[in-house]
Amino acid sequence: MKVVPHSKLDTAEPAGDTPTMRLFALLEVIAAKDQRYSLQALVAETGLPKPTLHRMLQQMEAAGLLQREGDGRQYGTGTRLRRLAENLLLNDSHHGARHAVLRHLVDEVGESCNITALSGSEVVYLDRVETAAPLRFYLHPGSRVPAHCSASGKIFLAQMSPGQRRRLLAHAPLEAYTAKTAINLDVLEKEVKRVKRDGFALDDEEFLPGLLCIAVLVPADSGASNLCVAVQAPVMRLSADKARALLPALRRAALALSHIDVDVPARSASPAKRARA
Amino acid sequence: MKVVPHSKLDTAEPAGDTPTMRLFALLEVIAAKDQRYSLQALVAETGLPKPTLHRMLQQMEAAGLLQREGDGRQYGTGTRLRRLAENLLLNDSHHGARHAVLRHLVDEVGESCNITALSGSEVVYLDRVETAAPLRFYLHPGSRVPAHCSASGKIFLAQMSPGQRRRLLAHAPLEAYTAKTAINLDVLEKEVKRVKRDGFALDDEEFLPGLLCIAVLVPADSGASNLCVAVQAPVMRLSADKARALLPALRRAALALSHIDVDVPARSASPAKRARA
DNA sequence: ACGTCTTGTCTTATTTTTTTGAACGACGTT
DNA sequence: AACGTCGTTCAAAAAAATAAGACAAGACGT
Repeated sequence: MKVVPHSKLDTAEPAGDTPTMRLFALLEVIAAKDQRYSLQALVAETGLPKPTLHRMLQQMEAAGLLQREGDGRQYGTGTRLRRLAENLLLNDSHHGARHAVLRHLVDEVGESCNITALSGSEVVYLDRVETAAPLRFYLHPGSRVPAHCSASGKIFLAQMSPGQRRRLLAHAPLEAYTAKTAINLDVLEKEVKRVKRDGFALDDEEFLPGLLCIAVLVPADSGASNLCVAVQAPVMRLSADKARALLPALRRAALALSHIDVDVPARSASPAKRARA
Repeated sequence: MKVVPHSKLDTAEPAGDTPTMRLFALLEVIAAKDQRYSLQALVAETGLPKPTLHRMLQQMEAAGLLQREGDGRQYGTGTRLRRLAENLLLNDSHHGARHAVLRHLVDEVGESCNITALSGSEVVYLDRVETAAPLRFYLHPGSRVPAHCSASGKIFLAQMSPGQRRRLLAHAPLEAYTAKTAINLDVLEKEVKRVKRDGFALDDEEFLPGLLCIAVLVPADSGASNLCVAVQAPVMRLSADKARALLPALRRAALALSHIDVDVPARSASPAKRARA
């Protein structure tokens, strides 16, 4: 359920309003610009009450996440936070590899591509690389799209059992985003069958007018996969037929992506050794 | 009331035990290794109760800080967190001691120098100081360069495990930016071995024609580092041999940079007393 | 195929933390 | 020396985190 927060317009992201997330939003403000903030500059920036902000900053300073600079009234990033950031970026070869594959695919097909996964009844964009073309849809990573009117979503639906599929779709009525959106369960079921047969899915302006999308599954060793690769482009540049011509490249990328997760480094001397692998 | 953490090593500091800080400690665990954690692997690692951890992860996932990967039972870093980390490193560079070290290095060697970090499969310029010489490559902070054809990138690759390196490089073809770019994995692997042995890396017109670059790692106390210093110059002024002569100065700068972030204040939460500069 | 064991998820009262206005103290400026 | 600005502290109400136990869903082995 999406409880859209009303009336309260903060600098924070739309979703999630817990203390911790407010703190992250604060960090994002601090990290966003190459400048030092004083307490009350942050008050002006975030709209949070002064004592609240004071406590947050104090806590972070005590933890070594932030550091006071200059005359002691300005806050900057602390050692621990910087180290966290460094490690975060360094120790993510999975993401690095996925992104590299995606970028190569974009180079090949010349249109924006993304990697998606199913989360609940929605498709989330895990990563995305934009084309250089000036006209493009800007859909940032992390955004969500309903399963029934997206190419990736139909792929995920196609590999479910009929029961699973019904349960997922019956959860909420199919919303019509455009005139082409399939809101009839039977129509969708037929489309899903076609997807299962052909091994790819199209979204021809079913979610956004003017947006065409073609997706294939990233195969997994065992059973179902929760990853898709997709190409997205304005219908002006990419017709359904032209999209089908991109399938070989898409399939190659999907295969490459499926190989990323297979091997495990297995070079740790962890404390708790489990008997099971 | 005092439920002492039972023999389980806590990743967090002894002081400061608020929910938020526990969450940061969790993030540090996740960021510390190049692997994905399942819920209960994290239970084993942190000693926190399972439902508590579950809620934390769920919250972070909803906020886009973490992402579920693979079969949906593993957690990896999310887009938002990675972007935060990048901004953090990028925007913190200009002020502070790092920039001073860099400027001093430029004075010493007479060529443009920069500090870099790995992000994904690319190298990001965190900070840069230009030489006064009129002929120069203008690469501003924040720009990115592929790992396989940059000096810093090869340094980062050299400190990875073979598995990590392969994961990062093997799934997308290496793009040839110039005739000298190593696009063969075996060639690159050999080069990486050389880098590992010598402790520095060269980029001799492998990314841009006419650009030579030499880089060394900024050492970290524990394990791998995500920071490099490098000198960049037109081949007209800087040959590979001359570049090697700059190594002592580079190493001094790297050492100086490594000392900047070493100390953790470990401030106690004592009231009223505040040291003013 | 059946039971079993592991793993992820939900629900609940209880405890802890956060929130926020208002007041206090310290500094620099006029 | 007074003023305004800024950082800091307090205390009660409100909100959130905690952690135990129970539940559901798969994986696994016999």
